Amino acid sequence: MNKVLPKEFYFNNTASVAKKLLGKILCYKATDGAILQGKIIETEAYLGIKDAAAHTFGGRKTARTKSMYLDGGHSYIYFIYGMYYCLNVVTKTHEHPEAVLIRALEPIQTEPLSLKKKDLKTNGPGKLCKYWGLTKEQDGLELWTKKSGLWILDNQDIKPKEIITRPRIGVDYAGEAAQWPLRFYIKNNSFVSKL
DNA sequence: AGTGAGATGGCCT
DNA sequence: GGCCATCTCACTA
Repeated sequence: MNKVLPKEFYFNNTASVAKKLLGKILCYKATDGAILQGKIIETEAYLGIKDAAAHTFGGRKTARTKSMYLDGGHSYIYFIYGMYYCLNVVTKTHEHPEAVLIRALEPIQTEPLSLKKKDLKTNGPGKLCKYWGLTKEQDGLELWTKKSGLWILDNQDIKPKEIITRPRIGVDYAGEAAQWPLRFYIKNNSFVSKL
């Protein structure tokens, strides 16, 4: 029996949480009542105030980023490029606005056919939100309880040898921080967003 | 395989 | 007004 990850899981340092989330099961009760599940394959850590690639760099606090200033274990979903949403998991306490971007999922086959028909995949942060129908509506939810409708189940731990570490994607503007090794994915998994 | 542009709109200064 | 934690398609070679 997989249990829901407790709130304390998210209070560790953000890069560790990003790695520990690999192999865990993200669950969402969709608006039509279906339960969607996917194994987390790829993540990126965003280190808040000191991280030029993070939305909260320098302590910026705006309407968009308010969820990052909640305690660890909340969702942070933002709208980007005029057409995509991206899902994050907030980490640490409200004094540390850090988060883990969920970049790829491996679908677990419990989806209704209506979703399978759509020619969409979950191997990218924008695509997985579109596939599951995640939007601003699901921003700020409590991931440590099923009652929120969006939660994460404990599952396997991925061995260090099976975790590939790389610089993050799409943050070239961030100077030195663009090189930080904060992207993690499961080795030899076909759902990784890019090599 | 690698590069580049377009879609498209909220966010930030 | 410019930028952006993306994605797809077209083009070059």
